[in-house]
Amino acid sequence: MNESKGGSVTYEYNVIDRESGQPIYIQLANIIRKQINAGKYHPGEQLPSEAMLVQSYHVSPMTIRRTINLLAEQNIVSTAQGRGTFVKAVRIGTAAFYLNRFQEIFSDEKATTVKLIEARLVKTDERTARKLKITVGVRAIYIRRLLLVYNQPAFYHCEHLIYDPRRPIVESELEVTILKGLFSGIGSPLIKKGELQMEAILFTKEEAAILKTPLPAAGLFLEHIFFDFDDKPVSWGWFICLSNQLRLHTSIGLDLSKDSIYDNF
Amino acid sequence: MNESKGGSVTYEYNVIDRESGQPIYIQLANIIRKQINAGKYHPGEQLPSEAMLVQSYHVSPMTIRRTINLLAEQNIVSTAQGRGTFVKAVRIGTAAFYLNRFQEIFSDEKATTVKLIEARLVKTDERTARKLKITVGVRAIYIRRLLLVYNQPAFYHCEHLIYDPRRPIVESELEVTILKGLFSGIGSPLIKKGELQMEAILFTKEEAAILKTPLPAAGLFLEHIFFDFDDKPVSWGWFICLSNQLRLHTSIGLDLSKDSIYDNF
DNA sequence: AAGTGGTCTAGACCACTAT
DNA sequence: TAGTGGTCTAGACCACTTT
Repeated sequence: MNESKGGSVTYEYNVIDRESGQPIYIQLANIIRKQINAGKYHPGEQLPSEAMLVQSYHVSPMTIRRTINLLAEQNIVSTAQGRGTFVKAVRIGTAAFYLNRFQEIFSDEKATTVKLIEARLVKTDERTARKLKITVGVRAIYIRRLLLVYNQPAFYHCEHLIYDPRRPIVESELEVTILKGLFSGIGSPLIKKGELQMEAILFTKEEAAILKTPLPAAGLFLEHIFFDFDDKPVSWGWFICLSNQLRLHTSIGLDLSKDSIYDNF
Repeated sequence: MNESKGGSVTYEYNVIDRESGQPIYIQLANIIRKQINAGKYHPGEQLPSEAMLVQSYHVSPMTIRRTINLLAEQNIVSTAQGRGTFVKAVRIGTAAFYLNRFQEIFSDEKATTVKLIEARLVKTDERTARKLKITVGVRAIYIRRLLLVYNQPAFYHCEHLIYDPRRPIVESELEVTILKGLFSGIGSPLIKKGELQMEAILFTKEEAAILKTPLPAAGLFLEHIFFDFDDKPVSWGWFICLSNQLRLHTSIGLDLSKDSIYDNF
């Protein structure tokens, strides 16, 4: 019943299997992706029009649209109303480095332990006050932690938290804190958004000592600010680590390994 | 004609304007995003079912689906078949750092100039041969360039290119090369995919001298391999720069500034 | 005018989850 | 069994581009 017209039983892999359970629009996207990969359409070239694809694959226009949308989201094709759909060329600017490796480390509860180095109330200095949008001298919680992966120092974390006297600090919270969910995958319901910035830095003496690395050493500095639902900053801080702890890699262009759309993390 | 039933002229901003030209599914996504932002739904809470939304906003199920899909793509909600749609909590692992700033620099032809430091045929060493998947000792093109932004050294680029004797090297190509399109936005039709890796490094004496920076200095190392449509590596190399040349920042969670879907780069 | 992508409808049918 | 999200149809209508 899935044979193409003509009655031949020749196996065609560029054909939709309606029994497979995989959505048609994904099957179609994979078919087109394979065709591009095989060189049937080169960057800059035009794909068949949606009307043509509707005829070729015997699906509804809406389904073709979903297919094209999917490919467009994945930066494989671009669409131009009135002109057509075209294969995109690889551009380095579309590269994205994700922190999922970072999260993996933090959610591995067996391997990762948190060592509290310091936690105290401090009077905020100018910079901290500016970041947390409070007045200089107002008290804030200052926490320093060392995160060990398989008992090896991996991340040094400094953090300034808004101090709310109505919510007394529970000792045990300091090692894990509000932010735990941000890494473990649960997420904090109190945080609305965050801003992150990454830089390469030279380690200070103290940082090198804490991370047990000889000087001079270079590493990554990952700054974060988190905001609550009133758009007020609640946490400002940074992670410092050796580059090999946070290897950032990505790929651009066609990658047939991401056959499925279910690669959300 | 756009008044809600009851004849009242009270202005409601959480209402769909069918004359606005903006697609309904985007308007609806913005409305829901604003409601989440305003605290109407908190992370972990369930959104109204799609059937409810169909009734509330008088649109078809398909349109609601597109809205929910859009919010899911933007990591704002998550869907679970049979259970419902839920507001997502902020998770640091969803952060993505983009190289669009990198591309901006390279496509600004007025500000950016390329200075060729060295270009010659070399016999490949073990590492280069491995990366380019060729035999050790086979000739390759080795190019070193300095990219200046407003006449200041910004990026130091080393690159190994497959040498194809059938295509003689044109002198003038060396300063711009095949890869130009990768940055300028045109893209190369010969490249199918690329792999990128980023690290923090200590500058060598040579690198510091070229980038006119005192030692010791830390910077970013961006390695790239590009593949052609035969999945053969054609270029392996790396960019080295000071961290401030490639500031990497991003935000996670709700961000009302990305109202439109048209923020592709 | 003909062809292109883009949105939207008003359902049908299915798979999954809870009760 | 009732409610949920997920896919798909077979069109209609629109905006835009090219000829």
